[in-house]
Amino acid sequence: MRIVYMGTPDFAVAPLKAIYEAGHELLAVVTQPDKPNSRRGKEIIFSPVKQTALGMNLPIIQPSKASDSEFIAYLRSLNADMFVVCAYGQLLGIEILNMTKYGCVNIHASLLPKYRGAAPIHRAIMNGETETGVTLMYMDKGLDTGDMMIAEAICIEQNDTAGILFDRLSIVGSSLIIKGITLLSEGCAPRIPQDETLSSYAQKIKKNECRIDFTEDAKSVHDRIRGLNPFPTAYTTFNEKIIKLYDSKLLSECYNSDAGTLVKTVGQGIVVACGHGSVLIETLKPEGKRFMEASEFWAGLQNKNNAIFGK
RNA sequence: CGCGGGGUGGAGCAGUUGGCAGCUCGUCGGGCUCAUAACCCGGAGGUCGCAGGUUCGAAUCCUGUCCCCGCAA
Repeated sequence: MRIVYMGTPDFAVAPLKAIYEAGHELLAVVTQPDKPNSRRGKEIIFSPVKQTALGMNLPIIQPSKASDSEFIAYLRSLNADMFVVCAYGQLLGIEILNMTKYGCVNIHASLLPKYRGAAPIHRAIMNGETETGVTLMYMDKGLDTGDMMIAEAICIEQNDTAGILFDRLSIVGSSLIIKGITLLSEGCAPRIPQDETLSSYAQKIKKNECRIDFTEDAKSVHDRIRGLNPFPTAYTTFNEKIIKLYDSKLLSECYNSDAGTLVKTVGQGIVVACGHGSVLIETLKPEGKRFMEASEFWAGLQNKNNAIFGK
């Protein structure tokens, strides 16, 4: 197969490698433009997919807009059999979707038609789902609305974080795309329309959703923290400063203290009272400080008797 | 030159009218206890990021420099 691969973040790296190692002809890799890396200004960050493609000596294209006519002309000139898209980060126009014999196949990190959109993995965990997966689909002009080819489910464990699921689903996606390419080339790939009545959207995570509300029950707090780990990261405030919360464990004990109270330290963590139940916060990062274990943060508290998160 | 926070015993923090460097945790020794990550007593451990300056005297004031981090993109 003559393939053009489009992807950007870490999640899209494993599938690219799988296609490469399966011996398919990768004509080019399309990824988001380089971005300057924060404070120091000058440093430039390459997307994970670009770094991988560089290692493979593949042609790389980084259009600022996928609707750019020169870009579209270039794609056409490659004369590819199909496009594989995985978390590319830009919408593709109808002209690109219909350009090749086999069309555009997308690797999506959810069991469609549920969790269409930008943040399927985060949302699945934040909503307390116990199962998710990867779906291979034929892209159409809608957002993750195309017909499905094949899918594979995995379980979400009690303490799985978005980061852990990203890794696992990325591997699932890799094997699915290889399977899918084979099915397509053999002309026996399934095509199943999505049931619109079962569909749901996983909107991009907004900043205010990352703030932990300790008046919620412990399960919700825990799901939110692990769903946002390691990015974009849950946070709370303490003495007007932001504190990022990375890991938590669900505890069954209830305390009379106000929601958000730092009850005590247990092992490496701090027990924090919630609206119902409590959670053990294990690692965190105060504003301007380094990543640390919660017990270290506790050691530095001046007033341990009146410490409450969220104020 | 986008905005901002921080570098103090092993860890996390406090410490501006400049004047013998403190707290919590850990660690070591001892004690109490049926027992304990609980409690009590005692000890070790710091060139206060680095360089220079002001001063009788600097963690603290001034200048320069390195490193870490948050926000905004």
